[in-house]
Amino acid sequence: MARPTPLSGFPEWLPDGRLVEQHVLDSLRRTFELHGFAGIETRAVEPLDQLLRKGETSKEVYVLRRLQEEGDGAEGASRGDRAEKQLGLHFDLTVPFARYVLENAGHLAFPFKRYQIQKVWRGERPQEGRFREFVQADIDVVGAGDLPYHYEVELPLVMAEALGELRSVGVPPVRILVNNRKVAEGFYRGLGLDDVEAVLRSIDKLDKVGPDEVARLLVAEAGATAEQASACLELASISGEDVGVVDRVRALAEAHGASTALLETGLDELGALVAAAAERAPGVVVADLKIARGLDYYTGSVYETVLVGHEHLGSICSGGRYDTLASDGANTYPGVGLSIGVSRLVSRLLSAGLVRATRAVPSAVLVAVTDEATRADSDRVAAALRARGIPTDVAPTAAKFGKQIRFADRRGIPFVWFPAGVTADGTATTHQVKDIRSGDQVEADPASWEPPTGDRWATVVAGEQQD
RNA sequence: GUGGGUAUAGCUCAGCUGGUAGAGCACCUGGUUGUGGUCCAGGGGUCGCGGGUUCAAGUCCCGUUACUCACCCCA
Repeated sequence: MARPTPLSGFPEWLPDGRLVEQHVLDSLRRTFELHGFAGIETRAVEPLDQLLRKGETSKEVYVLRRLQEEGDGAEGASRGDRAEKQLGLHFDLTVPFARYVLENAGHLAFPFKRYQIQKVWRGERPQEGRFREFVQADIDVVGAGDLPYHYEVELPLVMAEALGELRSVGVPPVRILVNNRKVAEGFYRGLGLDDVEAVLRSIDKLDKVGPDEVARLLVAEAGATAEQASACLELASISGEDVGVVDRVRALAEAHGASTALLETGLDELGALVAAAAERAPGVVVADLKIARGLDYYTGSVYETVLVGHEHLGSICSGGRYDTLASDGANTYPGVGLSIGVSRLVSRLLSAGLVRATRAVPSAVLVAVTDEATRADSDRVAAALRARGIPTDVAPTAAKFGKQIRFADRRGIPFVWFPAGVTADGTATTHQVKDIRSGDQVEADPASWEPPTGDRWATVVAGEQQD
C-alpha cells in the first residue's frame, strides 16, 4: 500500500500528544464528577431528521449508509422510505442529549446533571483549530418543566474551575464572555427591530469586520435605520466584570426608548450572573453584550470562552440556556450547558509548545536483555516491578547495551535495569539500575526498588515556550 | 459550497532564464562481543498523480488529487 496522505481535519496525535489529551480528559472528568455530574455516552448516530430539525440546516452533517445497500442499482426506487431512516453522525452532544433525555425521562431524576465526552463530526472546511472530527466535553443540567436560573450561573463557573485546573499543565487563563438572549432580543425589539436573528448574525461579525461594516450589514440585512444600527453597536460595545454593565445597558435603552419587559428580565438575570461570578471566580467571567452565538435554540444566557492571549483561535468552550430543545409536546425539559472543544484546546497546547509529556511511552523502566538465553531473567525482573505498580518494558532484542540504552533514551524512559547474571568470564554480577539522565548506576533489588514519585508515570507538564 | 497559495528525503526547505536531484536536522548501519548522547565513514528520493510541448521537464502548459489560508459557520 502506498504511503497514505493525511486526511485534513481528522487529527491524530503522536503518543506524547495523546498523553496530553488523555490528561486533559482525565482532569475534566474529575472536576465534572466533583460537581456531581453523572457521565453518559450516547450513540454516534442520530436519525437525520432529528439532526436537521431546529433549523440546523447550515450544519454539515455526515450521512451514514451501508456499502451493500439493498437493491443496489435500483436507484430512487425507495429513496423516500430511506430518507426517514437515514442516519447521520452527530455534530454536537447537545442535540443527542436532548433526544436521550426524552427517551429516558422516566428513568432519570430531575434536575439531571450529566457530563459527556465524545467525538463529534462536522463536514466543514478544516483550518487551524477547526476539525471535521473532534472531541467535545459537555456538561448540561436539564429540569423537568422548569429549571431554576441559578444553574445558568453555576455552569460557567464549573467550566471556569475545570479549565482552571488545567493551568498547571500550561493552559493559559481563560475568559468566559457572557450575554443574555433576553437582553439582546428585548433591546432590539424595543428599538423596533423584529428580525432579531439577522441583527445577531451581523453583530456576531463585529470583531472580524469592524463597526462600520456591521452598521452597513445591519441596514442591508436587518432592515435597520442608521440610528437603530448605531444603537445596536452602542449596546455591543458594552462589557465589564461588575453589575455596572446592567446600569449602562438600562441607561442606553432608556436613551433610545427601547426599554421592554423582556430586556428587564434579561438584565436581572445577567446582573445576577455577573454578581455571583465576581465573587466566585473574579476576573474570569465578563459580561460582553456583543456575544451573539449562532444557534437559534438558546433562550437565555449564552457563553463563549477564549484563551487569554489566543483569542484569534476562537471559542474553546461555549453554550447557553435552551428552553425548548428537549420537548415531546406534552413535556418540556429546559436546560443549560456548555461544551469544551477538547481537540481545539489540545491542538493549541501542542502547537504552541505550552505543554509537553514527560515521555512518549508509559514505561518508567526498561529491563535490558543480556542475551536471548537469559531473557526469562529479564522478564522476571519486569514482572516483579510491574507487580508493585511500576510501568516496565523489556528490551526487544539482546542488542549491545549501548543500543538498549538508546532505545530507552529515544522514548524518554528514565531507567534502564541490568539484570543480575554471570558474565562470560564467570563473574557473577548484581542487579543494577541506571538513571540514564544523570548516568548514575546503583545496585538494586527488583522486590523493593522504587523510582522517584515523579518518574513512575508518564505525565504532563507546562512547556518552556510561552508564545 | 466560493476564492487565493502550495505540492522535491522522515522534518524544514534550496534547486536562477528547461540539461539526467541538494543542504541542515532526524533516522539506519559500521568504527572488531556489550553502558547511549560527542566525533568519523557510509545509507536512503518513481521531485503528489495523469497527460502535453521539447533532442531533453523537478523546472513550461493543461487536467486532477491532496494540503493550506480566507469567506461561510462554529468547539
